[in-house]
Amino acid sequence: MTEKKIDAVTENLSRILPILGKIFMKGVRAKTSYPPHVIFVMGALTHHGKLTMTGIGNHLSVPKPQVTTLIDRLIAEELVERLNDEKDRRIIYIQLTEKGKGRFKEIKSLMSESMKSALSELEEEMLDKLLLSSDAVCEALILLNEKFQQGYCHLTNSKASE
Amino acid sequence: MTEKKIDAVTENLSRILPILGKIFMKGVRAKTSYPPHVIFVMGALTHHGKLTMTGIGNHLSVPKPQVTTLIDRLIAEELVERLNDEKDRRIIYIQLTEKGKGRFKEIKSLMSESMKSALSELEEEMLDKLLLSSDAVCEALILLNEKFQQGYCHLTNSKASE
DNA sequence: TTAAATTATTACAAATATATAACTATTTAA
DNA sequence: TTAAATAGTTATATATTTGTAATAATTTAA
Repeated sequence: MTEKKIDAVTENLSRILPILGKIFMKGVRAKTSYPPHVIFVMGALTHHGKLTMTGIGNHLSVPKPQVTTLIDRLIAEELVERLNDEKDRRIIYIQLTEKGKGRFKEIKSLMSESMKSALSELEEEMLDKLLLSSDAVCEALILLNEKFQQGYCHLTNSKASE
Repeated sequence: MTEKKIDAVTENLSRILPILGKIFMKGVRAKTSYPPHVIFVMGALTHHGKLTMTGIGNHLSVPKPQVTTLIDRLIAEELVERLNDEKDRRIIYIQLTEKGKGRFKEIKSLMSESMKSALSELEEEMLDKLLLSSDAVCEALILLNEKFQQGYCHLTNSKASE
């Protein structure tokens, strides 16, 4: 029984993913020059305040060397900054600068615009339904993501947690 | 009012996307050697039966030359086949072979397994809620995607539809 | 205090994705 | 029938992402 539900959820989520990816990436590519991961890092930092390099890698499932690359780019544009941990000097926290927060807001509103043209064609009832359901999916996935925080599998450098 | 709803939906969807991407791509990468687009093409073909090259590009928002590359790969593995249109000899339909259908089923069950380990930690109630809500989101996005079928923006070769 | 583990970086190589331009074959329309 | 438009391909350059290995600095544990 639970088995079947899981299959059904998988089916739904696997249909949602490419469509969502398409809609967003299209908006992002059309209106900014940032690659997806850069946007996602900024999103993660917005929600978590600050994250370690390893934490960012875990959140996005990106190998650590790639995290360094992404952050280097964001640093160069002064969108994030590094903070040292007082207790453990190996750890570096990353957080958005004011400029970064502003930029991310802009990006989000660009995406909203991009969505608007599509969503505005939905009937009000459908939009309401989508709001409620996307809310529920979002909540469940965030919960899931926490349970699923297993680092990045293929990477020797950041082994699968435990 | 509708404005605010759209912002909220955008916010939700933009949080859903990276988490979903992470969970899926992790499962896919860990268990198959197919890149995301290959999986998505197979998914689109599963749902639509057959699609033209241009249609595939539109569905996934991938430039045409990249569609050719993806299909070449799938052809080489005998997972899809080309069909000529009788009426218009420029058009080539792509559809899954039996082998391709079988392979995609395998992939989906691998993804289900990957999801299972995560989902099984959710409480039954949460799972039910996720099933219903993912269903609704899926339905809305599919509808949205049809309205949003505007080809691939940055490409001169496959201009913005109409 | 030495060995092991952890955090982040550097350095590559390879795979995948994006962006353009030019081209063939075919159909549509003036 | 010629010109314009469409479907798909080829070719090429660049950007992004992934996969490994090795390294330095620091902390933890034996």
